[in-house]
Amino acid sequence: MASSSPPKRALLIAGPTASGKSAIAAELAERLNGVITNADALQVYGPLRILSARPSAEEEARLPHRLFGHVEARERYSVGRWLEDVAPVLDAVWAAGECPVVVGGTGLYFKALEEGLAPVPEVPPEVRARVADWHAKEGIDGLKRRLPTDEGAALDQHRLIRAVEVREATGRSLEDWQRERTVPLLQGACVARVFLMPDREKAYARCEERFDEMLATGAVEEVQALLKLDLDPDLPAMKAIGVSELSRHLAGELTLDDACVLAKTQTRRYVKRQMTWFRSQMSGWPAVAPKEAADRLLTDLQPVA
RNA sequence: GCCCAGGUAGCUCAGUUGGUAGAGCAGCGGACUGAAAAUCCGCGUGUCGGUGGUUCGAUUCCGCCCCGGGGCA
Repeated sequence: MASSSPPKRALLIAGPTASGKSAIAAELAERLNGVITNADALQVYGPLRILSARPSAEEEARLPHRLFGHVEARERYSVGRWLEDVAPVLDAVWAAGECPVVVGGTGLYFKALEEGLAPVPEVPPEVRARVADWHAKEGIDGLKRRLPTDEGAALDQHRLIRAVEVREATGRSLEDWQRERTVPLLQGACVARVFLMPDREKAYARCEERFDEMLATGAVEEVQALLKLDLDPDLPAMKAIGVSELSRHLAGELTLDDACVLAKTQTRRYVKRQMTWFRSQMSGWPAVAPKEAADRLLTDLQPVA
């Protein structure tokens, strides 16, 4: 019964933006000798510390943090890359006998973490360019005609493009690929999970308040610095809430107040989508009020007797 | 005080040559496998400012009143 290697444990903290995930992660990392591991699609980008509400430099230095700000804004990060990045992090943390505290707002990343992902090889840039070209010349219907079956019929534009890319790059359909999964990374670990579910009104009030704090701590300057990089506005980092609104303010198209109102609206809509995702895609997760989350996780982490 | 154009959904506005009205945004619900803070789908009853009149019928026409805006004094 005595095992030489310590049991693998993991804490997962998900929830809408501005629900207090980071603070809970820090508290638990402190108490459990844990390693805070990012599961947020925007907090990976180095130049977006303020707008992505990443922990401060002091906080990142105080406790071990992984996968925060390690990606350049010019890169096109993805679930697939995150899954590749997080695997060795988990292994190293477990090898050291420590506990990963995976925290973030990107539901898709948690889903991939728990269920694995279709093992589709990366689509080469030239294929993506070719498909983009077809899209420009032949439109949506043209792309649909390029798929041998009618799998494209039910897809929105975004997913249709992906389906055509995969077909073109691999000769197999996306549907076909999705019948397979990579090995779930948490297999064999003792996992406690929580989805922070604040009251809707409170969540909205808190994210509006937080955007004001972002402005007070240099969000405009952060956008200015980002714009200097002269990046393609379609890049994921450029889609962070606040980037386009504050860019328009810097260009003189909007007052700061108007930009602020628009960014807050986008944040509210985002919170709503996160909650919708939770309801339908994270059915095994308990929805917990933020102040009860830490206790709940510690209780759930105890191995069942 | 007079003149002008207004007052229609939470907001910005369209419209009804008289048969009680519809867009965008917001909001709400939903979808979701390498861009996911993305992308996409669905949901529209509101004393049509108030009141009196004309009319079978008024949000629409007429009178008066109220409110915010512009102009003239």
